[in-house]
Amino acid sequence: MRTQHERGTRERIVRATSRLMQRQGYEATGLKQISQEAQATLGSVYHFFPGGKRELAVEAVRHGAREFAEFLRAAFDQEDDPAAAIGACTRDLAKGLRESGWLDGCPVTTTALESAGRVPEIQQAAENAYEHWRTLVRDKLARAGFADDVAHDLAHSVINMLEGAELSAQVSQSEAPLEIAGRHLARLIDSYR
Amino acid sequence: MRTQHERGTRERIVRATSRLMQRQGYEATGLKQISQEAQATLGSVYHFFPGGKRELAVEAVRHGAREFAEFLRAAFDQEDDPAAAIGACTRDLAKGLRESGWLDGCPVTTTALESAGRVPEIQQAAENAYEHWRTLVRDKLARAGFADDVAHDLAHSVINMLEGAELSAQVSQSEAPLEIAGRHLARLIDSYR
DNA sequence: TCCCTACTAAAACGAACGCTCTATTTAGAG
DNA sequence: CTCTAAATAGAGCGTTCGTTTTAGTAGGGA
Repeated sequence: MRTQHERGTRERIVRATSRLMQRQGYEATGLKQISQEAQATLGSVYHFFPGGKRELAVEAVRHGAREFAEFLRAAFDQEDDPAAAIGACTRDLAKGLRESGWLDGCPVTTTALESAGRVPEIQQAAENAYEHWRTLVRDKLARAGFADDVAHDLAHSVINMLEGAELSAQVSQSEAPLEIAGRHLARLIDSYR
Repeated sequence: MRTQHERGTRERIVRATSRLMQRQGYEATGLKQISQEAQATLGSVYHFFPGGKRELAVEAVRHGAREFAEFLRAAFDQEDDPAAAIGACTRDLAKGLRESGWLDGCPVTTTALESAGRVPEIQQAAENAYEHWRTLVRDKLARAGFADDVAHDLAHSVINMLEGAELSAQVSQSEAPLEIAGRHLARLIDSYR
């Protein structure tokens, strides 16, 4: 079963890379560690990703981007009001962060920061991720009746505040930054009604 | 001149480490690169920092923390109104980021994220940095008459939004996230008057 | 049956890593 | 001047890195 093998092994490698780089970053994550975690061999890794570590990192960032996009979608579906939906986001982010022992932050940020200005392909993948997330927030706001330019700017600040608050929460091992961010973002959004 | 030598070389090593880790992160920065950049030898590095790379990274994070604290102080001194001062911050941050070719982001964040959950000393130094910056913002707000709890929460979100916006600006090589953050933070602060 | 492609397996490459070690130089104290 | 400790210098340690290479296995189509 060729296809199943490919899908299975390839997918396991990407997931393992994404999770490891989420926790350790790009440089600290080795190919050997990835192959062990994914239960694959080094040969398989280079078979599926001839471009080596860089190609793998790009794929991992894309995977993380999809993952977080699905998280946003899920949070947006459970609340009709945008401000309430953002509040659900911060709550769920804090929960996930705490339950992982403050290890699983944003699956993209660490790798993105390390690679900014040094590995263009990774930086590009990260930029696409942020852009996509902003679009999701923007659409949510637009559907709630906010003007286009207002929704555009709010989407920027929502994503940026979520990023900053999650980073801060992770470093200080506290849910407070995310909880405060939820309240302030709701207040900011409401101020445009 | 023992003392001058010590101060000079030691300081050069810390500054070089801080700058390199700001751009490349902890793992990607080697001791050899540091010693070259600092115009010091490996022997000198281990003479001043027997704890090796970790001790050096802690010192570099502390240095970056002081650097950004001075930046905040300077911005706060040039504007009396807190909201206007934050606006000056985002403007100056965007300027510095652009002029460095989008390379010099926050001098602490990259190293902090890489080390979170893996190198406790570095994580602790980063947490102290954020805490200190928040205190500066909080004091600025308190001096302008904001209630203690309001100032406390706003300080969190100001720092977190600045972090998130600078990260986003760096990755997308655009000043827009910081410009928007400045406007939204001013609006948020004003909403508490 | 044979073949060809997809995939796995493992050994080994040179380079770079953090760090240790032994000398050597420098400069102020007695 | 002599002594001592600080500071510099750099070769080299063992290890790990990303990558390459070579060999082998599995399985569907002819």
